[in-house]
Amino acid sequence: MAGRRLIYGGAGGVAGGGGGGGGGGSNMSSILLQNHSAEPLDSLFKSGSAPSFLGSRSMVSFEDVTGRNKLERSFFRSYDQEDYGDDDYDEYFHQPEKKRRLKADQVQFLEKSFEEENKLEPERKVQLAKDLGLQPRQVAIWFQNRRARWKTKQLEKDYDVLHNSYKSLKADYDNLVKEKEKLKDEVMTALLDLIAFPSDGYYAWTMPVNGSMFCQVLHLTDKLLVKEKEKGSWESSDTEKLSEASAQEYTADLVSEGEVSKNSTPEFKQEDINSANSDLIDSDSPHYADGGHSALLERGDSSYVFEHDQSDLSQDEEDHLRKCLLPPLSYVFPKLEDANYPDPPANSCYFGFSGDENAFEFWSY
DNA sequence: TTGTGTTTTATTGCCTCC
DNA sequence: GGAGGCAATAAAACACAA
Repeated sequence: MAGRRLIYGGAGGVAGGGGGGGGGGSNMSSILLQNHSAEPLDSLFKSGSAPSFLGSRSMVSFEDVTGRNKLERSFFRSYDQEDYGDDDYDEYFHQPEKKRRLKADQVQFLEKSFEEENKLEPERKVQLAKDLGLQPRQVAIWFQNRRARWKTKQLEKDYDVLHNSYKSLKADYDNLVKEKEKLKDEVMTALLDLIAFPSDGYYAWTMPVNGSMFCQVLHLTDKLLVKEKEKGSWESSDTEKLSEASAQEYTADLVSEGEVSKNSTPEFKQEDINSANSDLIDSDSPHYADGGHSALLERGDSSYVFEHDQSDLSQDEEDHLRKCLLPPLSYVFPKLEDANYPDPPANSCYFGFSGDENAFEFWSY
């Protein structure tokens, strides 16, 4: 640093305060205290040779080695000698000096000035110091500290604003999640109703769906197949095997990824599936015929690819879903050429994507 | 009265600007 | 290189509960 030096004022020397500041300030102070006896300073204050020091109450003064700001660096307060009796005055300067707080009216004046402009031009600083009976440096320090306090307050305000904004957004998000779950439940309930009470009529509706829900729908399809089997609607041992196996695989794949894939169930050939399902599940709805837009694309090996654009699942999760869904899919969606369009038999159903790739459809006949 | 936490005043070192 | 601002810090002054 460019040579600010501490000289402790007051008889007896050690003022006890004035801050240590960062770094070597304290060391510097102690060295200077060793080098400056109190007496010369004391005589200096009393001699009147340094008028600006007379009557001041500050515990420290600055001697600038570079000669910079000699007066301003003096922290001596402008208390007049006449404020004190001779004894008081003598006693005053023979006491260890203490840090003094500004008077309330001084602070008020400074606050007012700060409100007008929080930066301090040299002229204003000198004027304020004059008006308040303070050293310009004290005014400068007060403004500096005041700016620091203002900045802290401002940061707190900014934090509050951001925090409130965050809370509001989070509440919105939570509401949306709840709403989504509610809608999902409603859809699933409606699906269950349809499955439990199939109508003679012709039902169709469209709903947005993601991979997870699709998985649930297929699970329900399995349930439906089991139900139908119990009702004796179909007796095929192949389909019985199929239903049990698909249900098992559905469960197993949810637990252990990769153990079951489309290739791990070679005993279920598409031909078997088609013949077994033809009575119950009809794939020949108009939507199934919509091969170009369908998200379910038949592959050469008679399995099907599940595609959709909008999903809240990660790629891994989707891959897993594909694996777990393939066996059930293969019998839910029999081959196109087996279609019996446009008059599907009663009690059959269809799941799939329509031309709108974001909508999944369930059809019940 | 005393311990403890907060506020205020002041110092120091670093940085930027001119 | 000087002047001034700022962040970090010290320490006195103050507030307040136990």
